[in-house]
Amino acid sequence: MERAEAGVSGGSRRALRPEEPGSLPCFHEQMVPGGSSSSRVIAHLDLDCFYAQVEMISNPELKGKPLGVQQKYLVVTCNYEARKLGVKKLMSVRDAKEKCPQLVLVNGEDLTRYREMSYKVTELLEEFSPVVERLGFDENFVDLTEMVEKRLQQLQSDELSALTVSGHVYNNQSVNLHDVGHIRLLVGSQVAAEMREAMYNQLGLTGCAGVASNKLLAKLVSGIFKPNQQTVLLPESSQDLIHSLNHVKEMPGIGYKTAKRLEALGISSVRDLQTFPSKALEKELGLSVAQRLQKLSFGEDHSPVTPSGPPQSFSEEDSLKKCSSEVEVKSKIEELLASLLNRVSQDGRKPHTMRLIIRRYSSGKHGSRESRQCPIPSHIIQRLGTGSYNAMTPMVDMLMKLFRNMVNVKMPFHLTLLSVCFCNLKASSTAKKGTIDYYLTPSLSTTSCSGKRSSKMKATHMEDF
DNA sequence: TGGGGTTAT
DNA sequence: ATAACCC
Repeated sequence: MERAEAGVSGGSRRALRPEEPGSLPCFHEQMVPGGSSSSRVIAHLDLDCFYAQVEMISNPELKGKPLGVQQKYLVVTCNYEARKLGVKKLMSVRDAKEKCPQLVLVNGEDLTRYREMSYKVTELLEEFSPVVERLGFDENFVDLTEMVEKRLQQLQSDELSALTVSGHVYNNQSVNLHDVGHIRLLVGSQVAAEMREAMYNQLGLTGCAGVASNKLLAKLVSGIFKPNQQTVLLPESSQDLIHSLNHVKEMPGIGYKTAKRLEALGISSVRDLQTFPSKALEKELGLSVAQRLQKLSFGEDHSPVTPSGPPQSFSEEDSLKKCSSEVEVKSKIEELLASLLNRVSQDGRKPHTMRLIIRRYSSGKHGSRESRQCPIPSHIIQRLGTGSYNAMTPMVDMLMKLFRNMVNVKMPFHLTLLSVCFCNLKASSTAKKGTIDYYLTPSLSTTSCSGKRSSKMKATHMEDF
C-alpha cells in the first residue's frame, strides 16, 4: 500500500522568518546537499578529577594537599597535586601510599554528593541548550548547533573579522574566517568557554571542553589540553586527531572485548581498522557493529546527542570480601534498600521493577554478574515516598526470594557483590479521579470506572490489597 | 579494580 | 537475563 502524499503531513513546511537586518545571508546556504543540515557543532565537557573536586569543596582544608578518593582498597581518583607525586587513577591504596606517603585519603564509597553535584552540572548546561547527554557523572555532551546558528544570524557583518576562537585550536591550525565551517566551530568554542565559566562561577568546578563536528571527535579533542582548558577541532585536522591514538582500544566505543577480537584479526592501530576489508570485519563482528566501528575509525559518528533527562534506574551496590550466609545477605540488602528508598522518594517518580544482582566468588569469569528481577506490586509502589508505612519489609522479603531463586542456599556460597536496582520508573501519578492524570493512566482508567467525580475520592482509591 | 550508569541482543 | 559499552 502506498501512503497518500496529501497536503496534511507535509503541511508544516516552514514558518516564514523575517530577514534580520544586517545579518549575514550567505551563512544560510552552504549546508550540505539535500537540504537537511548535517554539519553539527558538538561540545564535550569533562570535569577535572570530579570526586576530588567535590571533596575539596566540602572541605576546603584539603585544597593544596595531595588528595585521593578511596573506594574499598582503590584510589579511584585524585587531584593534580597527587598526580604530580605519581598517584594514578584506580591505583591500589598500598601502591599510592608507597608512591606518596603524604597522600590524604577520603572515603568516596557514598556517591550521594557526587551524584547531586553531577546533576547540578547537567542542569546548568541544559540552560544553554536542552540537548545535553550525560556520560557517567563527570562528562556531558551538548549539541550547540542551534545556539551557534542563532548567534551567527545575530552577527553584524562588521563583527565577522573580529571573531576569535576561545581556547586552543587542535594542531595549532589557523582559522579561516571565510570558511563557514570554521566560523561555526569558533562560535562553538565561545559558547563552551561560557559554559565552563558558568560552571566555575556558579558551582566552583573546573573542567575541560572539546568542540568538534560530532561526539567522537569532541570527546577525543577535549582531552588534548588537560586540566581546565579547552580545544576546538577544525575538520582539516580530524585525521591527525584519530591517528594520534596509539591503539584502537583508545577509541570510545571500542571496549575490552572488541579490542581483543580486533587484535585477533591483526588490527591494532586505527589505520589497521580503516583499511581492514569491510566484509571480513562484518563476518567477525556482525554488520551493525562492524559498520559503526569502521566509521568511528575515520572519525565519523552520526549518533545524535540524546538528552538524558532524569535517570532510568537507581541502584546501590556494595562489594564484599565474603558474604556466605542468608543472614548476611539480608542485612546487606536492608542497608542497600534503605538508601534506595530515600533516593526514590526524593525523585518523585515510582519504580515498577526491582532487581537483585550478585557476583559469585571466582566463578571463572572476570566480574561476571547474575541478576533476577520482578515487578513491584502496586500496593507497595503506592507506599513509596510516604513515611506512613514501611515498604522496607515486604521489599526485603521479595528480594530474598529473588536471591533464593539465584542461589541454592542449601549449598555453600560465596558472594563478592550485592546490588539492588530500581528501574522502570514511571511518573508518580497520584491520579485522582476526575483529573487529566486519571484518564491518561491506562492501569486506572481501563479498570473500574464510575464516571463519577467525587471530591471525596482523594487518596484512598487504590488500597485494595 | 569501585560504584555507579546506558543500550543492544 | 546477559553482555557489551561508558565513566
